[in-house]
Amino acid sequence: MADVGAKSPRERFREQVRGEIKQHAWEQIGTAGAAALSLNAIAKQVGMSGPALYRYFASRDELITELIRDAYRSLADALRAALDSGADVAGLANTVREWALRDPQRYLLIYGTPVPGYHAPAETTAISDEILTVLLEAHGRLPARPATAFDTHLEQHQSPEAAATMHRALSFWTRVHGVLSLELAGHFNGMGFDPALLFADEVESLLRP
Amino acid sequence: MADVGAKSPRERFREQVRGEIKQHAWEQIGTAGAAALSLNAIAKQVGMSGPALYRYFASRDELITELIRDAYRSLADALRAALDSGADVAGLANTVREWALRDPQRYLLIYGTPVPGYHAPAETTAISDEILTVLLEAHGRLPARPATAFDTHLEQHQSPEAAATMHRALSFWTRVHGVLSLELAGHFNGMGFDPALLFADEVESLLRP
DNA sequence: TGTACATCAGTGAACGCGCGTTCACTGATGTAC
DNA sequence: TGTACATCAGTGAACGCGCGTTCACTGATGTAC
Repeated sequence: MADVGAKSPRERFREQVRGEIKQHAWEQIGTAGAAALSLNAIAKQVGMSGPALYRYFASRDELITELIRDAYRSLADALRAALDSGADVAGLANTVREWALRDPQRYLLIYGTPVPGYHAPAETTAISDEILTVLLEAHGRLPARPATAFDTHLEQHQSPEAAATMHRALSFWTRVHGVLSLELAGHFNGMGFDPALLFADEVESLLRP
Repeated sequence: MADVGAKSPRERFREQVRGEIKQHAWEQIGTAGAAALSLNAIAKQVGMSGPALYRYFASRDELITELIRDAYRSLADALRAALDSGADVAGLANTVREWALRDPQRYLLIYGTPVPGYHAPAETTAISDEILTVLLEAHGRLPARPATAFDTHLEQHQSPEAAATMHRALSFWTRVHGVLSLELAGHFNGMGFDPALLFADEVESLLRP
């Protein structure tokens, strides 16, 4: 029974090399963006020749898909961990911000401009749902806000309480992303203020009724 | 004096062809994104061979730069026109939204994920300032809000009134962009609500104290 | 108005490049008896 | 423990492709006298 789930040396080796490939892929994305990701360049960095990569990933698309999935997974885990250790809405917002600033291109890979024609596999939308679930849990604890037309709209598919919580979670998502994406894209450069303080105020606005 | 500023037939022709090239460039961006923009493909659509394009644009970079500048110009003009015909903050928000939905890739070209290493020329930042000016004019008319830490931060470089107006304008920008960019990127797909109503509520939130 | 010349749009061939991917093959690592 | 075989990582050559860009050249359009 010790063998169940145990990895053979070969399997361990495979996973380690896969990890190295991904790591260099991230470095390349950080430098030149996801669109410029080149398998040959990655192979060279890892120290092997181009075709060898195909032992580890079936195609360029599969590699990118896996990077996207890893990024979603990482963010979902960070948010879940924050919530489980008692973080409130503001805490979750800071978690997102720190996660995004730690590796801007990773954030932009999943929330930035999508490649037209690329459709995310079901797996990533499942993780996306996980993230939304965390947000809903955090926002369900907040007091009620006055209902709006949008709340009424949402109530077509869920209870008034769930609709109110969903509305708060969506506001959280859009306001957090609004500041972060403009900040990461450099649109605040040269404007002479600290984006962290703007972010903090936007988060604070979420807590008001 | 009738000649001052008059265009020769050749100049008219040049400008028309330049316009055609740009138009097909936009179509291609709309289909495959700006990263995939190909001079040869555009030339084929316009009906001439690749190298002929170099009579009209010095390089691929110059073409893209001009597209970006045109996009900024168009948005700045739309906002200025809206303000001059009496639009308030909500009116400006709707102007941005309609402008973005009319051509999503054009919006994403200027506010989406930037190409790493590409630096916008001074001309586009000047138009960007124009846009900010319109926003400041609209928000200067709103009543004062309670000051926050961010306001105090902004007051290091401007008067309390200007800082308050700037804060409102920045909230406008980030909240509008937050909803729009997630909507355009398709992150609301399958969630069963109308983004227009969420947008309207976010705009409404800007008017509260 | 007619001719001589300059301007300039557009062409086709070519260059060098890097890309993703396939293929036949070598050599090392692991497995079975 | 030793041998025979299967597995699999990695290589180098090659394919076809499309890219941006340069260049020498043709032919039409405009300008000057």
